[in-house]
Amino acid sequence: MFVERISDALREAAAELGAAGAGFRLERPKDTSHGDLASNIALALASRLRRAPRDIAQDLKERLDGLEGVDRIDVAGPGFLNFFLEAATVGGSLHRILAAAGAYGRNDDGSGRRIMVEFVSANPTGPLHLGHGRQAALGDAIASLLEWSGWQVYREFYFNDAGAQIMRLAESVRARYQQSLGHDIPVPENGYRGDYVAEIADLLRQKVGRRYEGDQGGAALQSMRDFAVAELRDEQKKDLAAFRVHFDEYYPETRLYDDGRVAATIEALDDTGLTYRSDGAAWLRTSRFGDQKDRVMVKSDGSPTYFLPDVAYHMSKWERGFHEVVNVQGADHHSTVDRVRAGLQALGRRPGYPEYVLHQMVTVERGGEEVRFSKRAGSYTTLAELVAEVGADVARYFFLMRRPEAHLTFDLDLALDQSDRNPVYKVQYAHARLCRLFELAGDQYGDGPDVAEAADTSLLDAPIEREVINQLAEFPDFLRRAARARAPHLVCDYLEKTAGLVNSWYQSGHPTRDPARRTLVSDGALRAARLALAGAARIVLGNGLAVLGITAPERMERGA
RNA sequence: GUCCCCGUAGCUCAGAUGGAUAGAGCGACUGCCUCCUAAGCAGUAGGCCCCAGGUUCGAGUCCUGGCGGGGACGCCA
Repeated sequence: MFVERISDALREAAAELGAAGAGFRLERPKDTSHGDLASNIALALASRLRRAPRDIAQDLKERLDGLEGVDRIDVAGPGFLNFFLEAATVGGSLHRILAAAGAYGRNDDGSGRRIMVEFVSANPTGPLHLGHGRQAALGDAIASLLEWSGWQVYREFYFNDAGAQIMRLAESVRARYQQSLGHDIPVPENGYRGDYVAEIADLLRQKVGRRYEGDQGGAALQSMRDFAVAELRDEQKKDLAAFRVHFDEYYPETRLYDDGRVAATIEALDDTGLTYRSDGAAWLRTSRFGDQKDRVMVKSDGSPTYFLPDVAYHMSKWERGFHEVVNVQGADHHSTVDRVRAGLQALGRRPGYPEYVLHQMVTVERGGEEVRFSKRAGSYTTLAELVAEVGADVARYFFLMRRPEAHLTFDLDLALDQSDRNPVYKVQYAHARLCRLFELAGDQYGDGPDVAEAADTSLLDAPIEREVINQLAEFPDFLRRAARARAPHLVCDYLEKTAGLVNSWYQSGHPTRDPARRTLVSDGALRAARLALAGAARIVLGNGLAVLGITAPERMERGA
């Protein structure tokens, strides 16, 4: 590929000047007047060679002159090297894209290694909320980016199916159950008060009738707990399915106790000699590993803190062969990061294991006002309600289009808007109109896909065409960067920019602008070349949307 | 009090290892459909990149100290 060729040539030329192994960039400049590619290499070498950047640039330019596929090289600004490529070189990108098709954009960073992405991990105490939604979209997109980068990805959902929160849920269901049978039993303080609790109580009553009436015994409470947990997990799975998110495994906390992992973890930690007893509790010297203070593992009442199963859980990830793990969590969990890593370091795992992507909270606005409440959940808006209202495509895109660590304001008015203001539709629409070109090319001229593949792309010499092609050629680089940074929003940015350029290109052939520039002209060679561009752009937009888990429609039907 | 994140156009936000005149969408304003879907395009206006120092040939980006907003600092999960 020509980018590598130029990059290699620059590296060689730098070595000849006595600066081997220098770091530099070769990228597409923002301003098209700066050529198809530009490098800062002369600037980067200036201090090392103790020469003026422009002087070095001139020297490099002379060494690189005559490079195949390059039309000319300019020295510009403070010492940039601007490369202007021959039209055939630029157009060549299109053939590579058309040939790779659905695989265009993939790389082999992971070279088949295993990696786990843990996300959502909601406790079964209520319906999923918008924070979970953001996490579902983020985790799934990060997982997908990693797959596109050659990793073997495992998606896991961890949930706490025991413990105090779950007992509060069980007690809340019990109260509603007894209430439905006419008993005046109040929902406990700190209990769950959403309508869904009463719904579960109703389902329970349909199933068991009055069997637990007045029964305050532990056995009844246990079975009510199990029933409620099963119901809520079921609901969460349905909500995730509607959001098109699927997991390889749902891992329950109780499994860690049942198979002895928690007990084994206590033993293993004791063996390190880093534990001690104080005030009746068992502590671990996590402060040795960068935690702010030591942490309690086992409380004075003999029960473990959350910390212990968490360490046990991550050891299980390691032992299951996941030596690379990305945990997607809300920023409110950030205090647990240091302590879990410290616990794992005590057991010999490397610092920085596992990796975390922490995201900020989500708020919803309608008409400029914050929307807070949900009928079913009582105190928050649920993911299911949002998806029902705006659809999975829009919801996913909106959750992904901001950096995880930035606060997200979900604008419902914008999400529901079926116009150019809505970035999702802008991207999908660009894809759909490209598909339409192929449909019409077939109808009107009998052109098949092979026409684009055989096209002479050097005919594409308009500035806008060159710009679109260079943008398409950058796609694999963007995906790689987004995967490495665990940053799906970079893909959104890329897609919006690409869609804008594609639309701009498309409109340049509008009848009132320049009919000669339309795609479906009678000149067969020209039409083929333009279809090659359209086909490549369709592939890029389609693949980009696929990475994000968003559909790429071949046709946009305007809603009522 | 300690730690983490954020602070860029009226609004919501991008700005990869420091590089050319700081970008996009929305909102505002002006244009563009007898002909490939106007869910679009072309253009105009709008900036002390929170402040102050520092490093550098060069800082929105790195360092220090402030200010403002959010979050976390439990033998809670």
